[in-house]
Amino acid sequence: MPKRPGGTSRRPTIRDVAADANVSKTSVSRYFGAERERLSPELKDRIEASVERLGFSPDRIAASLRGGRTRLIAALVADLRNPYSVAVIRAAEMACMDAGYSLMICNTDNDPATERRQLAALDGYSVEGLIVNTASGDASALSELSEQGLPIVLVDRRIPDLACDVIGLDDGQAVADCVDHLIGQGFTHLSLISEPVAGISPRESRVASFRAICRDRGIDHDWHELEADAPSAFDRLVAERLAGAPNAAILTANGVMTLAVCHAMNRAGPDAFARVGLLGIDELDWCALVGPGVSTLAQPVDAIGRHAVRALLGRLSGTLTAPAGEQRLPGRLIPRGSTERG
Amino acid sequence: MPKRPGGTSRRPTIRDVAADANVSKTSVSRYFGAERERLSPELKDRIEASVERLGFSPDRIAASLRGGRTRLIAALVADLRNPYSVAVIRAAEMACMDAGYSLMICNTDNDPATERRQLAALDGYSVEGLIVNTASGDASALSELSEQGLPIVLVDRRIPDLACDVIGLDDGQAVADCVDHLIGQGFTHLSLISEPVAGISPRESRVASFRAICRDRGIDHDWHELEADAPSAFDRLVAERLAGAPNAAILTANGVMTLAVCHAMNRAGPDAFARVGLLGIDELDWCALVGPGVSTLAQPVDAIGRHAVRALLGRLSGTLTAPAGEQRLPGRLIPRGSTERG
DNA sequence: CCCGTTATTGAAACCGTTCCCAACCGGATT
DNA sequence: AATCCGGTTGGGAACGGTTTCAATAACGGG
Repeated sequence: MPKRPGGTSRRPTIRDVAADANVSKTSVSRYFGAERERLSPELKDRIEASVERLGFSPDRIAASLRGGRTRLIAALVADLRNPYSVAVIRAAEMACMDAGYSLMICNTDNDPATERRQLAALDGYSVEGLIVNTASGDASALSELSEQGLPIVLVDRRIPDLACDVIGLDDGQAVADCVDHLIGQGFTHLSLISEPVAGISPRESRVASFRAICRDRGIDHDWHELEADAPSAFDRLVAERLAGAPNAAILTANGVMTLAVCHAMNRAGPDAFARVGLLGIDELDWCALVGPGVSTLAQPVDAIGRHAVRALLGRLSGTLTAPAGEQRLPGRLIPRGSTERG
Repeated sequence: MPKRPGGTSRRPTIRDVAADANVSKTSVSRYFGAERERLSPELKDRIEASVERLGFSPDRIAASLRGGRTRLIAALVADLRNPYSVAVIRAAEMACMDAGYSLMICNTDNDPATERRQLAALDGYSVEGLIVNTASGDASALSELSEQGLPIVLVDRRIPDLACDVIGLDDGQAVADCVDHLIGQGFTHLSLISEPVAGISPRESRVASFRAICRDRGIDHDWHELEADAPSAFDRLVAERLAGAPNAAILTANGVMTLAVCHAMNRAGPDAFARVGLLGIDELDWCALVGPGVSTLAQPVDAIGRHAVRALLGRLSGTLTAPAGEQRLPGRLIPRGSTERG
């Protein structure tokens, strides 16, 4: 970025460049756009020199006004503190930049009201597409936007009655891998711990898969819906498993639950990890550190982020015209001490 | 958001509302702006009805063109995976929304090239202000923008030759609290572990404070600069402390270092935490879980985020005209088992 | 009753860019 | 010589708002 000569004067516009290079503003506009090759070399040189001298860069906002393309994609994230969301967003941002788009990341803080506010704001900025990973079961605002023709890609959570692409973990496969791993390690009783299902699709499908697969494998099991911020419920559950039959293992349906269970195990005493197994969906950077190391099923976060952007750009460009569908990507099991027996 | 009648027709504009309400577009514009009170109650009612019926919401992009105010603030974050950054950003976003601004979060991934790309893109979107927490020592792009009159607030890291507000931890006080806590617990040798200082202000100031305070307190100490992705260096250091004089403690200069040291302690064997103390700057949600619980010094992340936005808005509105300065906020020590002795 | 004020309202210019379309140019064709 | 042509170039409307400024109406004082 060259320095603007002339002190604190305003940002140069396409007009200034046109005047300086002694060409029309149309030509300058073309210099930056798709029709660039229509310009004669001589004109291109003159424009380049002026652009350089004045330190001009086009105002994308003004451009989008007439052109209609803001080259802006927004990502609505339920919880920025959730490493899963962050990892996905990070990959998505890379993909966006590579495609010449900017990604506007918005945190909804698991709060439907905040989400509505964010959506309203986004509406005003006319973003071209939306990547949504959200807490709210409230589809109305989203379907509103979707019906207006805004392409939306859902990450992780499907939303009922909203026909748009969904990218996420292959829950069935992942849970099967988890259950089989635990069985293979000699565990004979499995407990799944999920946040309250409340119609949220990945929770639903993980719980359903868990029950189906356990039944299929003929293993003793139960499942629980707990609120992350009610530690005593976790304490009770861990105590129960410690007191019950040996060779019990807990499978947590996501990282938040894994953290909560680890806290409870910690409170339960030093031998808790030795007496009850733990396997968590979502890889976290501290998993190797607590107890004997917590086994996890890592989600393919990079792929999820990239696929989300690809789907969005596909819709945007019209390349992708297939009816909206779901893409389920495979997870990867990382065994550690917490599921080690014998 | 009311439903748009008339099917998939385009977004209604201020003209449509004006026609529908039988008023001029000027009046509609005023209805949404600061001059709203100049409208007669009757006109307001008519406009309100039309706005409601058509489902109109003003296009902020178009508005910003003439008005100059995009109501957009951008945050440049070095690493979204760093809980510290995320926590600050989260607070900042809240503050922005409360003030009627939107916050555009951009990840630079600790990569100067990405940072430049992001800045270039941001330049095109004419954001009104910038909150920066960045890896790059490269001030040129930033000072460029700053000189063009764009208000910038730095979070955590100062940048040489860039005269703008800086909000961050009161490193001197924080390190003093840490050192005194460790001394109080009976440790007699302190090691500070920081990422390579490389001119980065908080690292510099934490190292400098550490040395000054240790000298002042007359305690045996040393300090090390390690790369987070070179685990063997951490192993060596931990081994050294385990083999050396008893009652040694390690102070890590940020969360990334805390994680790396914990991994090394973990590899060093089960009694590592019992034999060498650990205190980390930055609170992390797993700190209670590893070893006997890792003591931390929690940064006032909420306050940092809020202060950053306040400073920015102050510059923006002209309320804040004092020369750019630094605000140093106090941390809070959270003692846990890792610094427990006797 | 006239004139100066003040409260409403609207017309038109403007913001920085893109895009449609007309104008121009040199050379080949008729 | 007139026409046509592909290739460049420029003029000006348009985008959806904000803002300046003038016009009108209502009102009060002299």
